[in-house]
Formats: sequence, structure tokens, C-alpha cells
Amino acid sequence: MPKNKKPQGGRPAKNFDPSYAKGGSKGGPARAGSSKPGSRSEGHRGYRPEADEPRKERWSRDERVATGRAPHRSERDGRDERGPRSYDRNDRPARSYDRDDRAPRSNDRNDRPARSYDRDDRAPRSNDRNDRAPRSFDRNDSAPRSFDRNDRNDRPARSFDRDDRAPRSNDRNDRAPRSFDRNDRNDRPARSFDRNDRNDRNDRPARSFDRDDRAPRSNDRNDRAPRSFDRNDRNDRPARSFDRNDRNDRNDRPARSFDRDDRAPRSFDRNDRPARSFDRNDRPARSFDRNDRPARSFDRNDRPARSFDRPDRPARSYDRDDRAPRRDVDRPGFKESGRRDSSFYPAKEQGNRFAPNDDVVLERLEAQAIQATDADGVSFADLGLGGNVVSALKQLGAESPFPIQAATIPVVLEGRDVLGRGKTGSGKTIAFGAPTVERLMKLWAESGKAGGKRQMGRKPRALILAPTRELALQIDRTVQPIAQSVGLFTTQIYGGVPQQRQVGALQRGVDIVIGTPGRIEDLIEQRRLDLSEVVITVLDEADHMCDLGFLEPVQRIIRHTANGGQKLLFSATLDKGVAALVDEFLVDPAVHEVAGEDQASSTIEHRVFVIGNHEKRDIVAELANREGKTLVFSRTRAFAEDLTEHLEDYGIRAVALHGDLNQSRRTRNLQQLTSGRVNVLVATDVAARGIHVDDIDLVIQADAPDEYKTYLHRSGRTGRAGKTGQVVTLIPRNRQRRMVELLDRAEIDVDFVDMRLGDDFAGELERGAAAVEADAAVETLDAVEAIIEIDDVVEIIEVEEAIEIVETESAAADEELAG
DNA sequence: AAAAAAC
Repeated sequence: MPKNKKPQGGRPAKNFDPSYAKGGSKGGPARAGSSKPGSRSEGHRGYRPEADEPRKERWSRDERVATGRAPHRSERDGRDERGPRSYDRNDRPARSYDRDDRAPRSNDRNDRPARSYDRDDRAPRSNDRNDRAPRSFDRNDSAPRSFDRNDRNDRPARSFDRDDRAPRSNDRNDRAPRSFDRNDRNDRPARSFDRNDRNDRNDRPARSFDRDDRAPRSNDRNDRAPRSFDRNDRNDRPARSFDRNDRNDRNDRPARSFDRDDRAPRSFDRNDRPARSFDRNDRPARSFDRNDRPARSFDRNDRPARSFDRPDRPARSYDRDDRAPRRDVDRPGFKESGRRDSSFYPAKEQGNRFAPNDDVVLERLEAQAIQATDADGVSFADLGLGGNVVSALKQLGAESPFPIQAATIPVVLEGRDVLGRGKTGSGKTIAFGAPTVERLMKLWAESGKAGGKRQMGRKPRALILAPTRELALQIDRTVQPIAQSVGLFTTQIYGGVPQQRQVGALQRGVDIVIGTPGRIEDLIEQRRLDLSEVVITVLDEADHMCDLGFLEPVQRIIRHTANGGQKLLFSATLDKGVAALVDEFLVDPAVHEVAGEDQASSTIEHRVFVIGNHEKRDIVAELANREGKTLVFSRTRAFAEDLTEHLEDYGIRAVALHGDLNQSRRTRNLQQLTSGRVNVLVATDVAARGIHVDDIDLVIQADAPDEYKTYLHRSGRTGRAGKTGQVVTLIPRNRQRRMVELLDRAEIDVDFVDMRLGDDFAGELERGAAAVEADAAVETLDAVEAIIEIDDVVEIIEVEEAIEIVETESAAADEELAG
């Protein structure tokens, strides 16, 4: 469906075609005598003042008649007006386009309420524009210029442009959010996240007092009974304690990793947990309240079977293929398309061990697992990255490599195809971005073409594909500085914005293209993008890019790249779903992951609230009514909009992010969350993957996801880079079984809690925060275990105190290491 | 149902 209006009614695609400007309806006879049209905007170097303009008028009338165009246009009065506007475009293209676009948009969009919202937002926009003021002025004066600068294309071309790079830095100033991010990253050591926590904890002292109160809370909360019910299911909570046994299992996993000789201490730590269990002792009483759970216990009867499945987790992946059919009728055909033939996955089967270990072990069989500790003491330079790249990474706040980076960077530099799996927030972007830049430089040098100068019109040699525009932008934010550090150029190619800048950038020459499939394919078809020299292709969120609807465009795009080019596939949930691509494009790929990492991160507290659907919106408001950044997921765009509205009615500042918004609003709304102007973002799954916003400490799934992968990615928006966060999923009662199954696949252990309006949601969130912080403290303890005496912690009763000690020790350890 | 193109 034609989403976009054609402002000029005519031939949109040619607006950016130089030949069109000369000979098309825009050009007109008035220009017959001049070899070049010249600029019509004052201040432009090529500005041609009077000669053209009077002729414009003539052309628009007399000339039209003379050329036989008058009748055509006169038939459409509206377009007659628009025609002149297009002339205006020469004078101030940006304006006329925008307005033309806007009018149709408003007309087209029956969602004018949304617009009205836009206008509400526009005030902020105007504020933004105050910031952007220079830009907007530039556009009015010479839109093309400002666009060009955004593209950075002009600069390369113009040697002067490099002098102008200050403007680039200005752009980045405009990118304030980015700079903030970087600042944050720079600060992160300082903040050491811990400090943020500390601040929180400074606040929390009050909380700790609350905890003194907690006895009353638990007493007070007869309401918790529902919770206990859940736990009754879990009889379970012993079972949960068993869960801890599961953790023991994980300890077994450690055994796997061998790393976890350390985990023994953890078990000691768990001696601390008894205290928690004491809390839960309170809960049992509650659980007695709920006799409802028998049904749940039945579910668990099902679970055993599942657990059987788990031994075979390679099987799982296979199961998932099988499951796909179950879940999604559409998928069967897709699966049949070739997954079974994969030579890659069969290898997994061969390696399949039926050790007591979970699928993690099985994955190891297929993947080279790096121990998290293996990255300790390793620098980016050690991994093979050059000095410029290393310093650029430092500027980005990446002082030393994360495990996934340590694992994949050397392999990428070797030129091998790589499949990389690292959990959400583990640093995958740098894991592929930095070595891609480095390798491009190496290849360039080897080819002898390296001259250090940007060559006009040279073709891109690397391509990074992402599933959403926001993610593509975010990747560019990371990769662009790295590329710039060695004199390479990147550009974003994604839809929803005018092509002009993107095409202009490509014409000036770009080394790395970062974008989304739609526009990339569009530009390929228009022959404005030539991928024939692309020797490195990266698929971020690769498994998603292999989903129905994405796979085929992605395949077509990759086929346009150089034969035998290097392929890098990354995702937190990389699974055999990528077999279709692996089989066609990859050669003997190296598979890397981080040992012992699973999504059931101790930095994220997961809970499911079983609610009445009619109370959902109010409950979301109750949960979101807090300090701290909250991300709310909705299944549909309409409900996202509805929820946003409801939250606003509730007095909670919230913005939406979904595909029904135009790109500028999408970008702005996301930026508002990033900058902290708004604390609540209500999004569809457009924001499920990859998007990084610092300090989101609560993810609310107003609609439960259908796939475990979606659950993992959504929840991965919080608890990033070692910070803690909570995930609350709202489900109706009749969805409990499905949810249990989904969580089972995701390997996440979750408490189900019956909740209704009037319950203490804030208290629930506080409890969750305390619990996850305690877990995180234990993890942190593992990290600094060599320095801390475990007994020191065992004696700690107050979680806050434990955290404080751990942080102090951690800081001391850091200093020691640094010194 | 959502995402990804529509200048």
C-alpha cells in the first residue's frame, strides 16, 4: 500500500536524478542556454541570481504553453500550484517538500489525532529545533548543503570540508543523545554502574528501612497469597529453591566451563540466600491460600517431558523447528526450504553430548566457546586491532574487549566467516564493527589502492544489515567513529527518509553501508547502490533476518555482494534458523559464543503478573508510574498508541514507537527516552531487538510475546552491560500454560504472581529490584572473588550492605588492576 | 501481528 504521498504528483524517483533536473519538466527552456542550471539559492556558490528567475515565471506560463505542457497542467489546478512549488524547491526544496508531504500526510492519515499529538510534540520539536536552529536555517538557506553535510559526503569531496569537520562535530553535538551516551560510557567506569547503584542505594537506605518493614509487608500482604499460589505450583518453590538447585546445575555448568570452581563460592553465597528463602517462608502461607494451582501442577507434569527435551538441546533447536510449525502455520514451508539440508547443523548433532549439562554444552559442541575470564587482561590491540581503531573504541567507552569481542575479533580479522552469539547487551556491535573496519583497511592496503584519500564514487566494500531503522542508526553511531578513525566513511541506507542524502553519499563514495533491507534493495534496483565490491557482509540480528519476510530480500541483497565475500552473522539468539543463509553464503564458518552465558542473566529479574485483561492498561500505568526509564511492549501498533494515550491521561509522560509513525517521530520519540525527557516508551517489537538505551530498569510486556526469542530480546533491553533490571510480563489467566512453555524454552525461571488493581505494584517492583541487585551482587562477588574473602559476605545479612561491600571491593580491585 | 521501500 502506498504509504507515502507523492508531493508533486509526478515522478518522485527522478527528483534526485541530475539528468532529470536538466531536461525534465523542472528544467525547462529557460535553461537551454546554460550548461548548468546553477543554484537558485542565495549564498550558494553556484547561485545564479536573476537570469533564471524571471524565466521561471515565463516558463511556468508561456513556456508551458509553448511546449504543450500547459494543457496538461491546466487540467489540474491543484498541480498548477504545486508546479510552482517545485520551482520553489529549487529555492528552498526542503520547505516545499516538507509541506507538501505534510499536507498529504495529514490528509491521508485518518489518524489525525496522532497528528494532533504530533503538534503537541511539536512544541518539543520547536525546542529541538532551537537546538537544531542552525540546521533548519541552513536548510532554509540551502537545504542541499545541510543535507549534504549530514551525509558527510560533501566533506570528503571538498577538501575544505574536512576543515568543516568541525560542523560534523557540530552534528554530533546535535546528536546530543549520542554524545550523552558516550559520556555515559566514558563515565561508566566512573559510574561503574555500581555508583549509579550506589546512588540508588543511597536512596534505598530508606528502602532498607522498608525492609525492616518488610515483615509487616509480608504480613500485610494477604494479597501475596496469589504469589504463593504460583509458588505452590512450584511446590515447588522448594522447586525454586530447586531452581537454585538449577543454579547448582548451572554450577554444574560452571563445571563445564571449569571457570566455576569459583561457583563453589557461589553456593556459599547461597547460604546467604536462605535469608531470602526466609522471606519465602512467608510466602508459603500465602501459597496455601491458593488451591487453584493444581492445574499448574498439571502443567508441570508436562514440564518433565520438556525437561527431557532439554538434555537434547541440539534437539531443542530441532524441536524448535518442529515447534515452529506448531506455533506458526506459515513456517512449515519456510523450514522445509532447506534447513534440514544444512550440513552445518548436522555437525551439531554429531557433537551432541548427552551430558547432564544443558543446551549450553551442546551449543559448545557447535561453537567455540570463549571463557569470560579468557578476555581478562586482553586488550583490543592484542586482538589485532590497529591503534586508530583502538583509540576510537576508547572514545566510545570500550576500554577493553568484552568476551564476545575477544572471541570474534581475531577470527573476523583472519577473514573467516563467523557466527557470533552473545547475549543481549554483551557488545556484539563492536564485536563485528571494529574488525570489519580494521579488515577493510588491511584489504585496502593489500590491494595497493590505498592512497589515504577518499575516492569519489568508490563503491562500498562492507555492508551491515539490520532489521530496523533505529538499529541501523544505532550501529552507525558505533561504527562511524571507528571507521572515521582510519579515514573510512559510512552511510546509513534506510527507508522513511528522503533518498537524496543517501544517494548523494553513495555518489561521493562510501566504504561501509549500514542499513535496512528495503531501501538498500530499492537503491540497488535504481542502480544507485552497487554492492559488487562488498567483501564483508554483516547481518545483525541474523536469526531475525532469516524470518519470514526478511529472508528473501536479505538473500537477494547478499547475492549482489562480491562472490566469496566474508559473512558475519550475529545475534543473541543465533540458532539454526540461519541455516538457509549459512548454506548458501558461508564457507566453513567459525561459531563463537561466550561460555556459560545464557539469557537467564542474574542482572534481570523476571516476573509474570497474571491479571484480568480489562485491568491491563491501568496496571501498566501503575507499573510505569515511577522514576527510572520504562519500556513497555505491545503486540500491535494500535495498542501501543492506545497505551501511550492512556498513560498520558494518567499523567505519565510517555511516547510511542511503532511503524505507524513517520521516521522523524520514531527517531525523536526514541531520542526522548534516551535523553530522559520522557521516562516511558511504549513500543511494538520494532524496539525489541538491538536498541540500546542506557538505564532502562523496567521492561513491561503489556502483551506477552509469542516466541521465546522475542521474550529474550525484549527483556534484553534492560540489564545491559552489567546493570540490573526487571521484566514484568502481563498475561491473562488463560495464557499461563502458554507462558510457562515459552519461558521454558527461554530457560528463564519466573515467578507467576496474581495481581489486580489495588495491589501494591510499587512494592512489587521494589522487591524485584532488591532481589536482582542481590543476585547481581553475588555475580559481582564472583568477579572479584580473588580479592574478597567469601566469609566476609556470608556474614552479611542486609543485601544493601553486601552490595556496598562488593562494590567497595570491586572498586579497590579495579584500582589495583589499574595501578 | 509486526517489521521492512514508496523517492
